[in-house]
Amino acid sequence: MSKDNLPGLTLCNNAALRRAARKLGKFYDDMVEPSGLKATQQGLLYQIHIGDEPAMGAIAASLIMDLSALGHTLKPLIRDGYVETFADPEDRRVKRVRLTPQGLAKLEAAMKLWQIAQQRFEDVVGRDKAEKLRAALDDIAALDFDLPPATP
Amino acid sequence: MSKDNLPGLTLCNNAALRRAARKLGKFYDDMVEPSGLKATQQGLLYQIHIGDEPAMGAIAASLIMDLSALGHTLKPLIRDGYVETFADPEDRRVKRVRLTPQGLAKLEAAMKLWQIAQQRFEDVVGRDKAEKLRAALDDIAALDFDLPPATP
DNA sequence: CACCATTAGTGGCATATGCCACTAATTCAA
DNA sequence: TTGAATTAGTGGCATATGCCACTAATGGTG
Repeated sequence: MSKDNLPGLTLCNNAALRRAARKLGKFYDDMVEPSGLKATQQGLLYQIHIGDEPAMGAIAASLIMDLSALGHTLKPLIRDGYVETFADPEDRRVKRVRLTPQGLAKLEAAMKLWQIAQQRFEDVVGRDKAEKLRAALDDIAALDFDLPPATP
Repeated sequence: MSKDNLPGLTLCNNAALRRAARKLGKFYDDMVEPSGLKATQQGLLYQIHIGDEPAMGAIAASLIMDLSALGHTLKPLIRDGYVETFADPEDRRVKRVRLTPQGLAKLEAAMKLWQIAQQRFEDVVGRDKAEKLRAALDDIAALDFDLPPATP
């Protein structure tokens, strides 16, 4: 393939996904910013909130993220007093996570901003299209690439 | 909204996008890994390759990424000798980027692996669906959130 | 009960990204 | 031409994520 007439980067599913993620991430970040949280943090607090004092492993699995990455991401939230952890009495290897009252208040503030962002996004792309997009993204998240074509 | 019957995190477009990006990123990373590059680096080298000694700002704009972030991302590639930069003689503020011969060789190796990943992805989700997905992601990347509904 | 394999997290190291303040080079206007 | 405004990058700091090696706590098993 000569250097001319090369396909634009848009051809790579992964590159397209990252690019869109940067764009949308910045949008949600900007919208949620007045709360003092990043969109990722708001999402993480929410995930903790909807769980029943979830274990770190459970959160990581839900978010499809590395356990250690979750640990890192949690640190500023713990430092700022929004989240606290405690060992599961049944299995002391397990560390459970919960919001502090300040964390809950912060989340509620952030969620109000998030809703505006979410609404604006859906206004711009269309509710239906947004829903289809999320479904497609969830499909990707659920994919199993192990044995590509043949699954006997 | 009581803590029960809360919508799953899947409702957030941004969260869904990041989650899918983590998943797909890991897949492409794993596939491209034998080349010694991360999928993001392969994508960046490719972007540089298809450009005509692009300026940093041009690359950042194409990838919709912060200029300083691009600078950071470029460092390991420069350190490893895959990329080199030089001041534009016309405008010495501008720094242009090009692949070194080693960088080109590395890119070619990575592209072979990338193609396998890309092919496998399309085998799993379907070529047509993949194409629609990329189109949707490109739409997002091209969105303008400034004035949400009304654009006189 | 003692030992080994498994499971859950941690810490260190590295890349990915962004923001902000600051510098250098240009452009533009008085 | 000179000084203000703009443009392109850099460096420092902070979060986002991953991998790997290592530790602690469990769960079998003989």
